[in-house]
Amino acid sequence: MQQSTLKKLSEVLGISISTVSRALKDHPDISVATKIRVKELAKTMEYEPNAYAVQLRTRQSNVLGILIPSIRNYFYDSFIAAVEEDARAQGYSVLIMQSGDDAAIEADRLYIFRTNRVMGLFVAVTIQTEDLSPFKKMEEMDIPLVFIDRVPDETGYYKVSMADEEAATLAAAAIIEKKKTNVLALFGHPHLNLTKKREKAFVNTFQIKAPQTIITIHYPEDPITSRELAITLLNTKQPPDVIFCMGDLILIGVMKAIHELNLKVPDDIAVIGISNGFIPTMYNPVITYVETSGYKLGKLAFKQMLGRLKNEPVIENVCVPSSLVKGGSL
Amino acid sequence: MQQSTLKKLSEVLGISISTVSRALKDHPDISVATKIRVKELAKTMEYEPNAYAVQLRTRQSNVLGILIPSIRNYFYDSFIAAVEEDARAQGYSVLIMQSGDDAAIEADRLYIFRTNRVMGLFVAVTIQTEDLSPFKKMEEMDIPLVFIDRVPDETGYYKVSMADEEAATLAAAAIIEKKKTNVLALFGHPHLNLTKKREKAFVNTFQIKAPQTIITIHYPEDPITSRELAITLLNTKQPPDVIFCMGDLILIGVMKAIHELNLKVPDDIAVIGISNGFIPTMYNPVITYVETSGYKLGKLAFKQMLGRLKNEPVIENVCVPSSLVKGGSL
DNA sequence: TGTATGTTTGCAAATGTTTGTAAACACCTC
DNA sequence: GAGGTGTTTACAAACATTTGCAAACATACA
Repeated sequence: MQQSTLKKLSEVLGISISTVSRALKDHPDISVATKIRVKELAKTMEYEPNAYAVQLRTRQSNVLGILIPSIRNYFYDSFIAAVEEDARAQGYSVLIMQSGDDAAIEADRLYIFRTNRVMGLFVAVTIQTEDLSPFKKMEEMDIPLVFIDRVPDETGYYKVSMADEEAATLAAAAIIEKKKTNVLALFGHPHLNLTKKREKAFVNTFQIKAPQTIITIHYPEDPITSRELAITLLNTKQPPDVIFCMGDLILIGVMKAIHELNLKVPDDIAVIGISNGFIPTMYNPVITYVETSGYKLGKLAFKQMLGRLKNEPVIENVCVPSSLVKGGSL
Repeated sequence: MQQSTLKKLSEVLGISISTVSRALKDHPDISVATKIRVKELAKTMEYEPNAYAVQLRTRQSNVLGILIPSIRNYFYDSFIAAVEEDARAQGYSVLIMQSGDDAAIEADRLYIFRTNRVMGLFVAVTIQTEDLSPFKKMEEMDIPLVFIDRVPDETGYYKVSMADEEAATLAAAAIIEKKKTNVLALFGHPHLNLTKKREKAFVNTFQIKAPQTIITIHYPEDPITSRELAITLLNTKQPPDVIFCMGDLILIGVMKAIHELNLKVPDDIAVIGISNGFIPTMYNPVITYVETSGYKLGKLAFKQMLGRLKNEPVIENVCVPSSLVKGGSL
């Protein structure tokens, strides 16, 4: 079936293309009678505007980009869901790409975003990303950027992140309150800004409030290594009395270890994590965690983006607050 | 910064736009000397083609669409990942939309896909979807459709699904092999084709191979109801000796119930599920499950799509085989 | 010199839409 | 009836690209 176009409508009605165009968008210049005729025909002929022609003419694509390491991630998928919701409500479409945590792929994806003339871009950088010049280029081309979650250090960019220090501090405070003395703290990839911030805040809190606490730090990145690590360390003479897990994947590994060793939570070993909340509720007792919601992050990031798109003044650095959700594991 | 265009390049070099265009795509008509000059300038001026102008001219958008109920789903996110990988490798971009399991939103998204002139569309229909005319319209507009996972009954459409009957049969056979006599079978939404097929195959297998088995069927849809259901039914005088869970969410609820009741898997109660494999490995012992891989489904679906895009003969109905992955829960 | 052949390049139309400007027309006023 | 005002519509250019066709030019051959 052939697509309807303004031209075809205009030929059928015997009026000019521009009149049809204006009639369809309720331009005050067009008489009511013509508007009705045009709209009726548009309906019966199933006219649907060609987004490409529109963008070519108006230079407005109404497409926003999202560039994340991987969709297969409990955090980013709720982030995407949130952005998609709001974007759609405002008439934007969302183009999603994955960098696979590879800086080269990331740069390549930026190219695609550019040729597709996205009007704005959300980015969670890869683990490798050090050179920010590809991103600078985007800004120079007037494509507003909003970094999310994994944000770079450099100033001059707009960032929305979880309150990383706050989250780690909350977790540490909760541990201290329970008078634990031997903490096993498992963080994610040590290269990430987010990890550094959390670790620093975590350790700091102990130094201030409970300096005598023993803290052992490791950086497993998946359930497998965290499970092995937990098994080994729980089997020492002075095993930890609490394990802090920076993310869901780590938590999963730790919980497997705990089950295998037949330890009781929280009596034999206490557990606390940072999570969006889905995985912690799978366990019994429910794991106590500091909430970091990808959904809330998405909502806030979109707000920032909208501000930038409208050229309103926007604060460069904003955070989604975190809160402690008490389960029964601590 | 202003975008480079063919026109700007041509003005700098003093040659025509068409020559620049042809030079950049290595057209044999253009001399090697010119090609080099053009390509060098294109590089220094950071020329990047305008995808919208290209598509307007060529009517080729190189964008594929994915329409699923929700991204926040362990199955669909690996599906997306698989399609994205292959699509990118073939030079396609992927536009992802969510229907939120609402038929009205679904229809609206189809409209957006049309105005954005996607070249092909993957769809997992909503729970509500009954009227297929919006999809028929897509096909009439020469936008090839590939239904995935949740596929409609009607013939005349291209479908890629998990081998639903096979999966349920495998699970049933595994249960029978273990000589279980009282089965609690928990399925998902009873309206879905997929559910019907699985249930039918499941029940059939018992009727043929072990007709004396007691089978109790329920349709919880989330962890909460499945947990409650499991608690209630496990507390009866004749509790089941095995629970079959059609999906991850159901499994999660059931496992919570089992933990709360302090039952031992598999001695007190056996468990078997259908899953892509992530959730089952979180437990100890690992849950035995029939694998349904969103990833494999994505790979196969893309193959189908490519065939349709190239107008090659394509089989209307294909399935991803499933296999039993033995854990220690049965 | 004229014609044929081959290489390289430019012209112009076309894609579907938006929008500034002009035109056509009716009506009113002086 | 000339000039002004207001309403409605049409014309044409522009957006960036692709592509069929023609033009320009050189070379070779008769």
